[in-house]
Amino acid sequence: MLIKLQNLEGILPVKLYLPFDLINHNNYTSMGKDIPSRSEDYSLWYNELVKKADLAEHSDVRGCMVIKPYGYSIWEKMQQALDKMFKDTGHMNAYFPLFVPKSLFEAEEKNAEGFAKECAIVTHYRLKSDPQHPGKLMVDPDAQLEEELVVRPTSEAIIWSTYKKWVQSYRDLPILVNQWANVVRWEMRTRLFLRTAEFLWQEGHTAHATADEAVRETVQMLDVYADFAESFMAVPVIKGRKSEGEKFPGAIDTYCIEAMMQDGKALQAGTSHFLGQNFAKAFDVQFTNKEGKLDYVWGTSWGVSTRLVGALIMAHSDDDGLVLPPKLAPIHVVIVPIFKHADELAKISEKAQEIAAALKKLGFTVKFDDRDTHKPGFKFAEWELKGVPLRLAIGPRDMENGTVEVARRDTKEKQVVKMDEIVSKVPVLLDDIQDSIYKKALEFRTRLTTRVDTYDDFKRVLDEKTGFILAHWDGTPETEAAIKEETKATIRCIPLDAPAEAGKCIYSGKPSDRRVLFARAY
RNA sequence: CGGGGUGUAGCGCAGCCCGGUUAGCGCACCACGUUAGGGACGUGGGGGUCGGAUGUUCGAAUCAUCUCACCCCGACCA
Repeated sequence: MLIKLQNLEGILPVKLYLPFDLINHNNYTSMGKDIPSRSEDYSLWYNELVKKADLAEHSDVRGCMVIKPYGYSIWEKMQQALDKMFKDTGHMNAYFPLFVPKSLFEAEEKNAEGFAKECAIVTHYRLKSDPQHPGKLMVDPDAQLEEELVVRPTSEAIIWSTYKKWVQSYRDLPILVNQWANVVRWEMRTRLFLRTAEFLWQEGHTAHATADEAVRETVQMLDVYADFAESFMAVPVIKGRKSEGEKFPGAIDTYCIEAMMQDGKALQAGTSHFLGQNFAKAFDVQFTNKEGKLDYVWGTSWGVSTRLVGALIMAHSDDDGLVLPPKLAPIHVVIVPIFKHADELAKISEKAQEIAAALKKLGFTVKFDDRDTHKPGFKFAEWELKGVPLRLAIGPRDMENGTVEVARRDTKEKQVVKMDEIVSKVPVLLDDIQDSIYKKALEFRTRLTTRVDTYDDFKRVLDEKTGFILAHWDGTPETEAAIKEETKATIRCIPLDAPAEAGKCIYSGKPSDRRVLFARAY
């Protein structure tokens, strides 16, 4: 396997190739090892990993992705955990239409304008056979819709137009609804999981009688997301508020969680919006309050998407493949038997099944890989590639000594454990893995977070060290835009926990009262 | 949507510039045998409308035009 380096722009119309083993691997012909080293080319590494670990692939449909079973099962794990957290905070699931009539879509002007450039639109509802090309179909010109239907890029419009019918009085509030759905955004450039034309997500849409309650909901859901990211994904996040320039079109305030990937770039992992009365006004959702007066409803919306799967991959994986946090791993433990003959396998099997059954009873997902078509070494590598947190190997030697070899994915440490102790050992190890990959990611982020006070330092850190930068900003969109233009770094958020601190804007020198978080982002 | 590039077997690619037997190679796949505690080896075998359409030509993977898709760099974004 060779890795493809960048074209020498404008010099030669050729590609340069470098044998992979010159970089850091010996056995470059076998499966798995042909993942490029992260340091070489992060995005190439990411793409290869997604494919090799059997998570997803590009679809033949423009900009879309096929999520393969193993990749989807990670998303399912996320769904289950999130869904429980939503229910625990009083929400219920519902489902709204995929199509949004254009007139509804354009009702909230800022929202419509913000998404206008990336909408798929249904204009016809019928095909017919093409007289010019036998056997082919054409769009029936007689079947043009009177009003075009926008395929939802987000569901505020269709949902708020429905809420209008649901709300009369403060007694009808709050509405606390979540929807698991697909949405379409006709992005110019797509990347597996991180940005695809169609993606899966969850979007919560709530309606409240007071601004205060809506703000509390917005912040509560941000906390839910942060909690999920940190305790399930083992990815530390920074909670913050978006600047004017970066906030959701149609929102008063956008809150977000920002995570750092292993190349030092930021990834927005979730957003929670305080919509004020913008959508209520656009869709005329009024209610009679306790004082008997008519008022507009206050709204929030919040969402996370399959992008989280991308975040998970980029936050923890190494050159041997995925590293999955136990709480989201589709398979917790894989048992690999080592055997020469069928009768040997039979003996090991018996023991392995016993251990597997005991672990399953504790709620773990266990895979017993008794394929006789692959050698143990192959299986080790394959399950590591897929990020299974723990691997147990049982061979003749273990059968003789009454032991099991257990290997953890994150550190690749192996230890030999007594067979009757392994079942109690597994939960301890899984907890430790969950914990230590979080700590590792947190240490990495801390190391790559820099406070800077001058624009020169800002640019130097951005180019040489990368990562997050905490710096003073004068609060103006002009400065934000200028910095983005010159450095490609954006204000990821104004951290919620940023302490008040007098300083000068690194760009304009004007006074600032707190540091904000800058980074280059996905 | 602008600039650059690529589409040839499941994957990765060579062949194209300079048109000419039956389109190759590595991995993967299948069969048999030997192997098995970190990605096994040998022998044999199967698999292709060369992204699609149109054109030029006696003849097109190769040349031309159009088109679709993907990748990289911008702009846009969860």
